Amino acid sequence: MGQKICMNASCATTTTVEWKKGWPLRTGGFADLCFRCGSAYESSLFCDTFHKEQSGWRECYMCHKLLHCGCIASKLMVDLLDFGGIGCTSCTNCCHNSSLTERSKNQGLLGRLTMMVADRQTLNGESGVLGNDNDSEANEPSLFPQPQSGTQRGDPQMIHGGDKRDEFMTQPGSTVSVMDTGDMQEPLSQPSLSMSLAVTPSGPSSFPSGFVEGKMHILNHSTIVMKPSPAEGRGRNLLLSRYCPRITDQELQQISGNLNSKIVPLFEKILSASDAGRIGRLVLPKACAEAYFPSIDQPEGTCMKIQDVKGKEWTFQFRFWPNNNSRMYVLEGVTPCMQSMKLKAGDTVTFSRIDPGGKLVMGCRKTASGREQQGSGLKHTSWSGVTEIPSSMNCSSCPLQMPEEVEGLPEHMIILQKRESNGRGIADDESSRIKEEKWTRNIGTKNKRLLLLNEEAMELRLTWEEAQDLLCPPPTANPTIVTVEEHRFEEYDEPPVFGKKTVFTSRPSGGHEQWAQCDNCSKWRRLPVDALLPSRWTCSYNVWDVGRCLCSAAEENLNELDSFLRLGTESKKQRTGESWKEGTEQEEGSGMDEVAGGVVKGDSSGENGDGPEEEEEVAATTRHPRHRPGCSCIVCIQPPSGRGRHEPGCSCNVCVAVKRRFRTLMLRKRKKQLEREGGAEENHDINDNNGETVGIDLNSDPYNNRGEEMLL
DNA sequence: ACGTCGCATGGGG
DNA sequence: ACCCCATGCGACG
Repeated sequence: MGQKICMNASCATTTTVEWKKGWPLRTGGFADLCFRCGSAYESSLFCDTFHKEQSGWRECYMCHKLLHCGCIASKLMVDLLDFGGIGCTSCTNCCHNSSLTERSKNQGLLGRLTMMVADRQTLNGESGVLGNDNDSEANEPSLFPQPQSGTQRGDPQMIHGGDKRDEFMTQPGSTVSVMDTGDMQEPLSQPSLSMSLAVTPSGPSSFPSGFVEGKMHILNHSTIVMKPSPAEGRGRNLLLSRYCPRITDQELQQISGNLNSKIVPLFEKILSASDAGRIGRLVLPKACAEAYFPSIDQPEGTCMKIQDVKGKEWTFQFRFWPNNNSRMYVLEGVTPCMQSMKLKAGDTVTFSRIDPGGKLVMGCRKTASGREQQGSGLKHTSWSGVTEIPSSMNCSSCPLQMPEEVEGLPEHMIILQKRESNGRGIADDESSRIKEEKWTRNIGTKNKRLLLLNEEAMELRLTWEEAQDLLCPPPTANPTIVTVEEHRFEEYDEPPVFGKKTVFTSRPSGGHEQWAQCDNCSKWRRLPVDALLPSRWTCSYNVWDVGRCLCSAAEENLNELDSFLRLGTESKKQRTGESWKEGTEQEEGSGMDEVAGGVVKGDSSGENGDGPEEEEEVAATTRHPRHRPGCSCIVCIQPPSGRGRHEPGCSCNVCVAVKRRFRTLMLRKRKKQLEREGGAEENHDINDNNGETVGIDLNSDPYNNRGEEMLL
């Protein structure tokens, strides 16, 4: 379709289109929607940026990935994003669930979704919710297939009218009905996150698992009704996001073994101490158990077979305990499986379904601490069986585990080569073991906040080695491999290229996020983990979150980022002022600089992030603040004293510069001596001459004959 | 004494 | 106030 400009102000031009009740088109029917900005229009104006075809809806407007995972979310994702959805595997990869709170504030989202659905059904003349065009996915089951007769659980129940709105809004499996547009203009207190979990129909013969049997029905070609589960409470939103599977398309492809089957991520859970303990009982989130596992009427439950990513099939007892008029679902007999996968408290188990067939498969994701114990200081978690990596890097328990050094970092950014056997960062075996114990103990507590902080603190353990990963070699560079104290370096004649510095964080339930600071407004923006940014980056480049592609857009809640950056009180004060940047010395990536400060020091004291200690740490930096990360002055590029000295005869840039300056000094010294010998008695200190030596100490004593030898 | 089972309790969202 | 769920704990074999 041709160039059509969205009329929404935040999207393209001038007109802010507010949601209006019912939003009927003058010409009849419903408005088309701009899915980029989520607004409705009277006419069929589409954002050229991502609206490929009206019937297509294949490309996520944030990540621009084609959504082919097959789940409802993958097809509805574009719609659901503005509805507060999470589920698409591509989108979770892009952190598209980042602004749920913001989205939830958006008025009329539900109505938009509803109308959009209806509109498209009408347009496509299909009984399914979304028109499925006739391309490669034409053989897929309808997104909302008619439920089989005699669904296992619950009775179909429709909810109509605005009186149920609150209930609907706060509960999953809610009703979406185009008949229910009575008060769409009311702000939604919370979005329904019912689609946060995978919601893919498992096949023509089965009911879509995401929508629990009896919860969702198609009344006619334009009405969807999803019945709220009777016992689901208000904490559901959080619950759902906690258990939302965060798995990428690529990972799914791996787990499916490149067969024709599709992997539908269902949910995941971070193992508690008791889950991973010897009791052998894995407590299942109630909503997930009821949504994705077979219906059980008796506490004894039923026998379930779940295979792991290696194809081994495990048998568990899926049952429940009556508990306060509710149920507590558990998988019993999981100990052998846990041991097989070497899972511990804090690790994450994922449950997915293989389609066709509906077979359940368990995956796992290790905690950062678990991986640290294996010698990595990096913070990322690893997927078992779901990440594409060289097989040589596999470990026994996680056959497809990501290589520690490269996970989460774009390939071309890797400069530092893998350390040799004894080369390690600050996280040596012993400290890692202690940290691991600490981690496990914390997992054992109920204090998730502590747990989270602990994880974040651990994520701070960057070393100067790992900081190398932030450097890009010059595009045409041809490196020379140099080994210094068992570390292999690639040396380049040209200085490194600095891309935009970003910060990686991990969500407590797994998955990674990347943050970057706008060079214009200094606000932090959440980015896909694999995003690569130019050295100068502003909000306008934030194609992944169109709600924050302008500097005027509010900053996200930075709690997790703050924890990660350990921003000092001062920084926070500055940020609450008119401009974070104003009047500070943090022109470029203030937070990152603080991290980098730790990097320079090989900071290993990240566990205690209280204020005074922080300030002390900052004060302990001996370099002048103007020597910022990325600075290529001779002070910044010199090797740390006491270690990492260059070999005699080294011809690297640093050494050449130092030698040159040293020669200059010696020449001047000699010249002065000659002058003195010439008669004029002067007692000038050579340093008073021109201050040349200031700033080039570099561990040397130019007046000592051994200076050069010592230095070089 | 030890392990398992089933339920109860209570912190926390 | 409600309810999920981590885990405590008694009963039982």
